[in-house]
Amino acid sequence: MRPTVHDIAAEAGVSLATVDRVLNGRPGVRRQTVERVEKAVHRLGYIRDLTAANLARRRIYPLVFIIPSGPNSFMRVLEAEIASAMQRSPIDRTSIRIETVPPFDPDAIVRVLDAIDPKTVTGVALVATDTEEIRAAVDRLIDQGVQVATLVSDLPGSRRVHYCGIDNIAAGRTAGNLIGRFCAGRSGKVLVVAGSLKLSDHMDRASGFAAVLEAEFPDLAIVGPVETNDDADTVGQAVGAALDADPAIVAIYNLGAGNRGLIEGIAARPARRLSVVAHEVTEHSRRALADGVFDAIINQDCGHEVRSAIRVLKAHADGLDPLSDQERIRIDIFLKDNLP
Amino acid sequence: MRPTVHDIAAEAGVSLATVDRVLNGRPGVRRQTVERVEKAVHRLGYIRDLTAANLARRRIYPLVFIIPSGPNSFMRVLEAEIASAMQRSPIDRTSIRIETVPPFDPDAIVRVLDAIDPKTVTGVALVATDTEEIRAAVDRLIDQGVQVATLVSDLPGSRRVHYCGIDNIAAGRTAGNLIGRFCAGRSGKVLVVAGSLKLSDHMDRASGFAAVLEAEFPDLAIVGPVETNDDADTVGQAVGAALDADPAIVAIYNLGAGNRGLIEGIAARPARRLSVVAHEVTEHSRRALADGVFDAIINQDCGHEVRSAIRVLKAHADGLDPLSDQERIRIDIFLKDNLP
DNA sequence: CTGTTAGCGCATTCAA
DNA sequence: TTGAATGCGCTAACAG
Repeated sequence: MRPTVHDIAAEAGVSLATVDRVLNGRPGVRRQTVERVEKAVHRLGYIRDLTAANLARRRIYPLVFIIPSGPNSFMRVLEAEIASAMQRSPIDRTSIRIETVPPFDPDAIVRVLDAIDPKTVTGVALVATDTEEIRAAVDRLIDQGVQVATLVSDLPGSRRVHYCGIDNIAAGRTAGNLIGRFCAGRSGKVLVVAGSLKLSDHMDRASGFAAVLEAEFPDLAIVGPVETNDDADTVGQAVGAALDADPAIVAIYNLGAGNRGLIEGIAARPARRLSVVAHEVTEHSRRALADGVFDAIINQDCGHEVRSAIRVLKAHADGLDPLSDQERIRIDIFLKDNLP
Repeated sequence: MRPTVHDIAAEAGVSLATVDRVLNGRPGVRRQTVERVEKAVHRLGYIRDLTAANLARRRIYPLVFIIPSGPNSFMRVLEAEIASAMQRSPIDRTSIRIETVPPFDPDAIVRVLDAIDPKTVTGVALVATDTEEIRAAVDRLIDQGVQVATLVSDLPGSRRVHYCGIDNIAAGRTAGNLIGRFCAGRSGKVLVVAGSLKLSDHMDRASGFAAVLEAEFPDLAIVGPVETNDDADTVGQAVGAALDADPAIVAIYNLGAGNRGLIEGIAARPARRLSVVAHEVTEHSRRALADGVFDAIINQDCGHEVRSAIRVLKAHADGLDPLSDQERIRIDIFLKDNLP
């Protein structure tokens, strides 16, 4: 039988209340007594039962997710995953609120962040652009004891407790490697399309991609990155224009959103033989992969990201550290054959 | 506030004990009363608190994992993941036992299966060869109320409650697609190496691979599969012999274990330009990928598989159904750039 | 067939 | 600075 607080109390010769005080680091216990209890804990190998503790204190974890509004398919899938996690709230003892903010509007995020009451929320997960004001607002929350995790795109330099997302430099490198191999000796140019270079994930992908191409596939030169604000129509126009202007383009890497536009741009020029790699499995990209319009999709599992964010935020709130292995988000490569 | 058993008792005008009886489907309650309670449950939207229930009944979940002994790296990694899950036993309320059995020995597995006491174990996860005797032993356990899940390789036709592993036909197809693209127009032969065609996962991979090559890459012909019993030295010899005998071989797909032998066989013939795809990230394969000896590794995340098996077994024991999305094991493709 | 009562392991008043 | 007593939501004897 695992030792309980009763065993510790007996071993240390004190009452339950005192044991509880030292276990939870509350004041009002003599140095001596604290040590006696700690010795007993150590000797008996006591591990507290979190579920019993949470039952006794009727604990729930109020969490808020901040994500961009707008038509970006990936973000809508993310939102659906959060909604699905909300359904499990009674089981997880969470209480989740979603706040959507206009995309690419740092001030809006800061406003939401500043409106959060540290007394009533234990954790926040947000997808944010990499700006100084947001970084500051995040650190402010941290100072107030709120756990903050970044989602999808990191906020380097901030004091967020965790980043729930992929290594985007590695993702860019992976794309470079795929495109290099798929082009297999053809020489020419690769068009790189990005959403916003203010997003740290997009920046990272672009640089990883460029590094691999330069080092390993010198016959492929990069055109771009062109910035599209993740708008599908803009992507379509940019791709069309680039393709028409430059017959040497043999491949396209879309490291941002707007795959619908990309697909349309390519479809309008059926004579071009292109290797295409894009990000995120959505309705459009999935079809493009199946149809052979895309050669590969690089993906992050946003269901995993959301579940991971919840676990990590809860763990930090309890002063535990999460299982690093389980919380690592993989860089998925999907061909049409291994699509889930 | 969420309704509790007290609320239901009040609403239905009965005592706690009666509520408990109907909630847990125990006998000794009148039809009428059962219905009254069920109505109350429905009307109040009662959801029982599993953690409180498990606390009250001091429930733990005794689980046993059956895996092959021997030097197979993948299986040793799997064992390490189980060991790591055992460390979390106090938190998960599990009690895990590992049984290792000689590889490719169905009788040994059947003996372990038959020795399991349904009174003291709630769930079993096993990696098994696809044989009739094992299927029967599994079904026998199921009949005794033990939850059984297959791990890594499935047991089609059995009544196991869940398969924790990848779709191996799709994995084989994926390998075919990768090799086809990596060979990029070169024509020639592809050597296929397998462990045992009695393993359903190996069979499935072989057939998926063949299907894609035939349909999409008609310039590539298959040599094999050669069977190696997953022994590294056998793999090395088989690969060496095949390579020496047939200069037309331009690629190798090792769908089983023994990557060390494969690496040695290739290293001994540095003049050959080969595209190589293998399975499972282990110490050896990881290095081979980094060194450019392998072009890609197809992987299943065995940490995920083990955690999933535990969740699924527990959920079934509680009569819940697990979150299908979270329990799906992905077919990971790793290039050297996205290795975790 | 149904109800009363005493816990499970822990937290938290309220007194002392 | 410490302890006794009560309850979290649920289960399980034991009576009736």
